[in-house]
Amino acid sequence: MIAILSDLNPQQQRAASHSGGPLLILAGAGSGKTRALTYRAAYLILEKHIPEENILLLTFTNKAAGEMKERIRILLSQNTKYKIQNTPFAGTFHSFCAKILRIDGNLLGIPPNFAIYDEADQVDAIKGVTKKLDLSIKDYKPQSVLNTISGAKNELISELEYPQYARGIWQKNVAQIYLEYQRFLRQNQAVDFDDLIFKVIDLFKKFPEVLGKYQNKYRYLLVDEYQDTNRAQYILTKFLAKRDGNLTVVGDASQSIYGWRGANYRNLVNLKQDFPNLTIINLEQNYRSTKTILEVAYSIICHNTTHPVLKLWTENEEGEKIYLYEASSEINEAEFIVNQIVRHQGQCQLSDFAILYRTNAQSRVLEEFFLQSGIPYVLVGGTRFYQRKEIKDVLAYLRLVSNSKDTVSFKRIEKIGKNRLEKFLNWQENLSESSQFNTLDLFDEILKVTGYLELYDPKDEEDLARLENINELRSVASLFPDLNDFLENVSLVEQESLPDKPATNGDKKEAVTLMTLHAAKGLEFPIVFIVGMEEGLFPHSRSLLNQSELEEERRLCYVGITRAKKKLFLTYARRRLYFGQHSANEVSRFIQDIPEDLIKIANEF
DNA sequence: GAGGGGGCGGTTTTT
DNA sequence: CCGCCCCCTC
Repeated sequence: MIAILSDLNPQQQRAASHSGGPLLILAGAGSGKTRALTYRAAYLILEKHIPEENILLLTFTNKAAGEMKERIRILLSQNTKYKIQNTPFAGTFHSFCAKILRIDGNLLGIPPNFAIYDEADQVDAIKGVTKKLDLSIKDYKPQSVLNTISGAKNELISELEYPQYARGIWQKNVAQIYLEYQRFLRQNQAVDFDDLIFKVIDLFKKFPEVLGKYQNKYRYLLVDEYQDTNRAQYILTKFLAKRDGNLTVVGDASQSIYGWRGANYRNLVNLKQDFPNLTIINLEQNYRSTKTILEVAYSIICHNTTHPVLKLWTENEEGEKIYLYEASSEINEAEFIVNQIVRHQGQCQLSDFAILYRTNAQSRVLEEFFLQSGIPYVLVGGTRFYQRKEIKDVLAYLRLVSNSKDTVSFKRIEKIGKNRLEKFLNWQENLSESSQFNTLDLFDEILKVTGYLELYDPKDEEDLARLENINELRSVASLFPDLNDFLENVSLVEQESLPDKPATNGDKKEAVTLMTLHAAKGLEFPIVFIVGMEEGLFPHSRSLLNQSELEEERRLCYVGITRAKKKLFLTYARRRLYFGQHSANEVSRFIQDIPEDLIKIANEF
C-alpha cells in the first residue's frame, strides 16, 4: 500500500486516492474530513504527480485555510524524496477572488488598487446613499438594507435586475438604494465582500478566455464545508470545475448553520445534477465522541426531514450518560456549572471545558459567576481586531494613500480631526509615487505627520491597549512591503481577535471556554455544557414558526452536542431573567427527543 | 471632538 | 436590563 494512505480508514483512503472526476465526501462530525481533504491534496501531488500549483483549496475561514496548508506541508515533507517548494494555494473564497480581481478586474473597469469595504464601511456607505435619496434611516435601517442587498448579491441578482424582484414599497426603495450604492462603490473604486465573488463570476461570464486561463491553472479544485456555500460560491466552483470535472467537495448537511446568511446546504445535495458522474463517499466513523453522545446527537438530528442525515458510529467507549440539569433560574444554572467544574478539578484541566449558549446575552451571568469563583475563562468572540476604532482609523489613512477616491476612508479621517486631515493632505501632496515607498515607511510617516498616537494616553489602560493594537498592526505592515498587498491582507485576513481585558480572567491557556454554539463549529472539548435548553431560547423564538429555521436550530443543537468528546451537560432554567424580563420557558423540544435511558438527571450536590 | 441625555432594540457572524 | 447610536451642546 502507498505509504501516505496507510494511516487512513478505508473510506478516507477511497476519498484521498480518488482518481479524478467529481467527488462528494459526506463527512460527519469528527470523522476526519480535514484529514481526508489534506491527504487527498498530498496524494495528488505525490502519487499522481500533479504540480502543486494546479491544485486549489477553497475554505470559509483563513484559519481553516492555514491549517490545511500546514498539514499538507507536513505530509509532503514526510513523504517525498524530492523537494517540494510550495504548497497548493489554500485560501478563502474571498481572498481567492480578490486575487483574481487584482489581476483581471480591469476588464470590468475595476482598477487593481480597488478598496475592499468591510461591513462597517458598507453600512457607512449605505447610510450616506439612503440619506441622499431622502429616505429615513429609521425606516431603512442601514443594516437591514445591507442584508437585503447582500442577499441579492449572493443570489447573483445585480442592481439592474433587482427592481423586477422587489415587492412592496420597502423593497422598491431598497432597489433604489442598491442602484445608488453600486454607483457609489464604483466612484470610490471599491468593492464589498459580496462583490468580490459576484464580480469574478461576472468576469468569467463575460470573458470566457479569462475563465479558461484559471481553468488551466487550477485543474484540481477542493472545497471545504460545502454545505456553507451560498449560490454565488456554488456557481463559482461550478465555473472553475466544469471543464475538467476535477472537483472534490467535503461537507455535511447536518452541520449547516449559516442559512440565515445565504448558505444553502442543498448545494451539496444538488451536485449530482451538475455532475452526473459524481462519486459519493460517506465518512461515518467518528473518532471524537462516546457512543452515548453520538446516539444522543442522532436522536435529535434524525427529526430533520429536508436533508440527508449521516448515521455516525464509533469504536470509542460507551461512555457516561449525558447529564440534564433543571435550574431554578439563570443564576442557579451558572452556579451549577461552576460547581461542576470545581468538582472536576484534579481530574481534568480547565481548557477541557466549553460552555455553549445560543445567544451572546447569556454569557453575562456566566461570566459573573466565573469572576466570583476565580475560575479563569476565555470568551470567544467580541470585538474583532480589524473592527477596532484605532485600527480602522490608521487603515483609513493608508487606504486613502492607496486609493484617493475612497470617500468612506476620507470621511473617517475627517472625523478624526480637521487638523490632522490637513496635515495628512499636505504630506500626501508631497508624496510623489506612493509605490516607491514601502508600507512600513508610509505607516510610520503617517503616524508621525498626523500625530495620531497623541490621541491616546499610554497611562490609561484602555488607551494603552489601543496603542498596542496599532503596534500589532504595524508588525503586520512590516510583512507586506506592497501597500495594496497589506490592505488586502488586513481586509480579508481576520487577525487573532484579542479578547477584551475584562472578558478574560487569568491565564488564557488554562481557562474554561465560553462561546456561542455557532462559534463552536469545528472545535471539540472533552466536557461540554449547553445551557439554556428552553423553548424560545433554543430553539430561538424567532425560529419557532418556520419549519426550515427550526431545522437549522436543530442542526445547531447537533453541532453543539457533537463537540463533546467525553461528557455532555444540558441545562435549562424554570425561570429566567432575559433582557430585564422574567419568563418561564418550557423545556426545549430537543430534550424531549432524547431517549430517557441515555439521560441522567443531575442534582446540584 | 468629547460628553451627556434620550430612545430603541436585543439571534447567530466569516469574509 | 444594558448597550449602542443619534443628536445636541460646550
